[in-house]
Amino acid sequence: MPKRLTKSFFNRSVHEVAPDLIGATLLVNGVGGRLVEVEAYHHTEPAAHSFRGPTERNAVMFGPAGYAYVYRSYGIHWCLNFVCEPKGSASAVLIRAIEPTAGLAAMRRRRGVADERLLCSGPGRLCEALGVTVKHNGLALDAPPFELLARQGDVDVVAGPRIGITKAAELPWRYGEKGSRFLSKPFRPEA
DNA sequence: TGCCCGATTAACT
DNA sequence: GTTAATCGGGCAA
Repeated sequence: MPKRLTKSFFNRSVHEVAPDLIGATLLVNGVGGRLVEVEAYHHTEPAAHSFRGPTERNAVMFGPAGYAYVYRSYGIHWCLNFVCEPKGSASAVLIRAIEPTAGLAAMRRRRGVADERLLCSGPGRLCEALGVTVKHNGLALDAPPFELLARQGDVDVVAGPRIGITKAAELPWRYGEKGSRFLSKPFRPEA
């Protein structure tokens, strides 16, 4: 049986947690799949929401590890993050894409598309498919409606530049499963 | 108070 | 390849 991820899993450097999340299973009310793409954010670099200090929106990032940080993007979409590191470091992992494995019918209904590869390949898309909204902001990741299971076996993890940002875009803090067909965008082929 | 911009997506040309 | 949709944070005035 897969091991359930607890708060101690997240209470480490965001750069250890992020690659370890690839291949793990995320379920929200039983709907979800395998994580295939995430990005790390840290308050010391300007692309992070926490860079300029605590606000009403990012308050959860400044709390303890193992909680969900959900924010509205471009006034339209929701984006899901996992808070990492000891309290106060204000770092988090953005969940960018999952490979759907559970609750496909619910995902198709919420998303209004049939193609598996369009259900969860992007931070806004996967939140819509899993029903994640601001109501989930601040909720613990080791209790319902969330369920997180450690990966089983080996996963080929690759890293590259983050997507959709202009600040600190050169940092290779995007992690994904090599060759996955469910990435929001492919990783550049390795040298 | 007003203005600009963003960790996005889908529908255009 | 380009652009609208849509809204809160951050900064200037």
